Amino acid sequence: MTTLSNNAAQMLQQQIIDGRLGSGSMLPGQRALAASMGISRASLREAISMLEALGMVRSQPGKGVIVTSGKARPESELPAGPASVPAAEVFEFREVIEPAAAAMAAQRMAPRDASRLWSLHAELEQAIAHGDLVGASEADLAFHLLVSEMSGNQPMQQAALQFRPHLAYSLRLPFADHTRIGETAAEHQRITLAITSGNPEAARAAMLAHLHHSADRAGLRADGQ
Amino acid sequence: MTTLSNNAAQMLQQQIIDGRLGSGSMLPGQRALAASMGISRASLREAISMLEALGMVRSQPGKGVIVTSGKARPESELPAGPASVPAAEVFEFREVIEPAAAAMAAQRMAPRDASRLWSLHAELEQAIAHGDLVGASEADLAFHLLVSEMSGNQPMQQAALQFRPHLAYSLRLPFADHTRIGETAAEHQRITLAITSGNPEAARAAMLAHLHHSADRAGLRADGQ
DNA sequence: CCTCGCAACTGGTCTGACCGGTCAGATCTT
DNA sequence: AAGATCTGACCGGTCAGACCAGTTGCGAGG
Repeated sequence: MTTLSNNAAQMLQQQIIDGRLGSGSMLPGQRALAASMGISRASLREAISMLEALGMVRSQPGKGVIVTSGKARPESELPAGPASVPAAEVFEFREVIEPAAAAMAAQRMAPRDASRLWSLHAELEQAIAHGDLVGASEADLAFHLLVSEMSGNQPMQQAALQFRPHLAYSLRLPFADHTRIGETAAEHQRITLAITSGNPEAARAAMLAHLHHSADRAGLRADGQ
Repeated sequence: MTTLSNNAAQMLQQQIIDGRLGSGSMLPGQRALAASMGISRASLREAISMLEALGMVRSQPGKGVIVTSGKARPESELPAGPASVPAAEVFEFREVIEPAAAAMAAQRMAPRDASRLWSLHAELEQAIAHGDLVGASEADLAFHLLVSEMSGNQPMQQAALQFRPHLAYSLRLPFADHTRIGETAAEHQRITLAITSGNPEAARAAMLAHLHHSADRAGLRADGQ
């Protein structure tokens, strides 16, 4: 059902999410806003009531309607390069979400995903065999993004995608020591095996171990932690 | 702020939760209901718009207003914004990152952050005491964002910020059952205590328990998952 | 210079009306 | 009598216009 007030609520909601109506900003007066949207004030007020119930907006008698949520910063989210975040923090974060993603992926394994996983693994091994470090890091990145996707959890996948530049950067670090690049392939194989066999705990452990070893190869674990 | 329409929405919400207005039952006609509540139909309609935004009620032109559930559900087609991701997935993701963030925050506790944490907790309790659900959910959101910030991990904080609309939405769900809003404050207190006393494992456990209970209050744990 | 009060806003509420959809019961047709 | 059809009461959705109570800024008078 698409009613006028409903539609108006969605339009305003979209503007708030987009940032066109930033947090803390005031909406135009109800009379003016209703006129500009071509609806009556009554319908607009119902739309505002919905947004208020959702906590996106708060109206104060005598003052106006103020936007209480939404994206505060339109941009300047990732202005600097991937190195703007210390690699140690990137690994720390990855150790939180990636083992969990791997466990979820194992739990929700679809046969179709297994082949995609194995094919990416094969791609990685081939790139390493050819000494193609660029291709290897690309396959590595694709592997980790696929695991996030296979988690079946939208926020998880979105976090991984938003995180992509940092992830790619942190993935390149271990390749600095090209005497140990073979380890990456072996660890990926263990992760793939655990996921495709539907063993969540093994997948979590394998991914965690992989991250530990990656951090070590990147020279971040000198303290033995 | 206690407006007529706001008050009417809470009265109806209470009746739905109590079971006086069971799921599937029809509300009295708007004209009759407005008269029996001693308010105008316009105010009643705004109240119904709020309940509709919360997914507790659905109105059908030509038929009437039907109670869809005792617990708020995001299923409705109206709020397409933050509800675009199933609440269950949001909670699943939160159970991955928030306990970890709480543990990191406890580990890196700065004396200055303790007061910010406690002050937000006081804000929440005061809002609940005043029956200000909007203020309460704002304090709730600020609390969770602060914990992410205190983790000292930039990617973690960025994920929480990017995730903010969904987080705000998932925080609002438990408030539908306002007979249990006191539990939220108590759980926040345990989390705050664990973090400020510098106990990472206690903080992780307290946050995890809080999320489990929140999901329960939101009506997401009935199926056992 | 300060203060007071008016005027012009704001949102909150109400009234009464009209529209189109829905449905049950009365009416008309077969 | 059985079916198709009409009718009217009721439903929610929308509207225009009015009034109230706060908030705010600006100007007149102290």
